[in-house]
Amino acid sequence: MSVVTRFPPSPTGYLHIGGARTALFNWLYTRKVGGRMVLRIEDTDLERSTEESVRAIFDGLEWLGLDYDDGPYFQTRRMERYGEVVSRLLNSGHAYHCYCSKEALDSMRAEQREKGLKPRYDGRCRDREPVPGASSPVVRFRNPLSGAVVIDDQIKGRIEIRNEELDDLVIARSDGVPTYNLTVVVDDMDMGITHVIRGDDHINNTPRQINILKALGAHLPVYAHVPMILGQDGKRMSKRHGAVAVTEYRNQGYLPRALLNYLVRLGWSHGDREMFSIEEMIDLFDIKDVHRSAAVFDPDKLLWVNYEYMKSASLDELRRFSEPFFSEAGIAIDQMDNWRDVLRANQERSKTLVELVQRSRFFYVPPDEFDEKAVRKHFKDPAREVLEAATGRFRALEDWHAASIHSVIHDIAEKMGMGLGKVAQPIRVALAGEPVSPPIDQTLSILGRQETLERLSGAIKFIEQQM
RNA sequence: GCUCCCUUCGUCUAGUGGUUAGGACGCUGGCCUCUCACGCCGGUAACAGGGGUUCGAAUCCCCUAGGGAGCGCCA
Repeated sequence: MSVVTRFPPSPTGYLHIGGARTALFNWLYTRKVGGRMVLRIEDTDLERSTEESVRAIFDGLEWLGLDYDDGPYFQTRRMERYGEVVSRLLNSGHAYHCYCSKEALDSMRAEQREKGLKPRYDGRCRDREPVPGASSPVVRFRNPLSGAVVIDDQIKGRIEIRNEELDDLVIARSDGVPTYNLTVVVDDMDMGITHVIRGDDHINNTPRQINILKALGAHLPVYAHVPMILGQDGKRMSKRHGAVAVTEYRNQGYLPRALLNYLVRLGWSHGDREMFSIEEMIDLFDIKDVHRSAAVFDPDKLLWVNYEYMKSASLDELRRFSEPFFSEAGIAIDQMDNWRDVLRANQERSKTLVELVQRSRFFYVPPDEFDEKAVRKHFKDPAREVLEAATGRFRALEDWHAASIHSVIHDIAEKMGMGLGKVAQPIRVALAGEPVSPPIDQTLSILGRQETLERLSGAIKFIEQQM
């Protein structure tokens, strides 16, 4: 039997880090075994579901490159089918109407809690005769009273829950809209899902779902509950832990492959290996090897992984991915004839695309001011003479190449009897506005003679004004 | 409170009865050096605790503690 997995986000927000990893694990496993992955939008919470969230989820998945083979299905379009199943359950005696008011249930739970018991429905409507005239009852599933449900979880191992611990859950609200536990079961059954790979916050739902599946005579899927991703404080990842939406990482200049690589190592490993291409992930990944314990999300390590990908990316990839950031900075990078040189010069010194753009900016946009600290440190005394000497020599230079520029700079340092730094730094500040740039000879050669001379002259004027 | 899940350096992890408990991120000392960054060499730091089993436990069993999740007419 071929494998069918599913990724069922509910569109109540963006695609977050935890969801992305669950999607990744599903995707990797599916690709590995040559199965099919279903995308299902669980939008039965009409209050909180939004179209915008649906788009954000599609967007996130697409950016990460996690595609699916079937769907997207929307649960709100399957209401008729859920209704069918509910009445089937009602007719077979696996479900019943419950007429309890919300208030009655609340006080029942409060009472149980007070007695130190687990709050749960006590089954008071279980054997009540149907009340024909009564208004809008809910439908509850008639859970078995004895026995136990055993889950042979692919990650957690064998889990056994006694049916006494479970209560009769609501499967249809008073307005007829089915609840989560019912829709999941129906969909998983109808869509032929063979493997349910989801967050371990669903472990507690699993025995209930299994009981419903059994009542429906359906095949039970294989379950694999992946542990949560925690924030730095050890609590479940949420907004207060900083960036949780995958699109935020896109905006911060991360490469999708880097995020994937980081995510796959959160809860899964292959010996001491850190870096995996997508192909290697598919090849090496197995759901059985996912760890049982939760993992803390570490932004520093993600940054490092991203940096590794930045360094190994091709210039074309780099341009493609950084293009939006450049254009935001007012630079049409792909129309610049020296973009390769600029990107190459900054590639291995940038941990993110945002940083790459920041570092590259001055090649295209002259600094509008000089960094104050840099001025104090590098524009002091011999700086003006250095810049003037450099101007003369650069103007006279026959060919404008890094090598010839390099020897000129060395020559100036030697003739003026000072270290290379005393020469390079003033020039650097004159060109970049700050004391940071790629190697000075390389920087000049990329910038071009004319632009270099102009900026040098601007810096000399600036120094004169300061005096 | 009850039920379920989890527990190796700060973090991600290797490890499946015998290891000086390894790697990576971070932090850090040094080297390199025209800045930034890279690179190289070195350092820091862990088996939650207690009982067993065993000649021998990070590895197997039990208990305790701690953490997480769930207990809805949310998903």
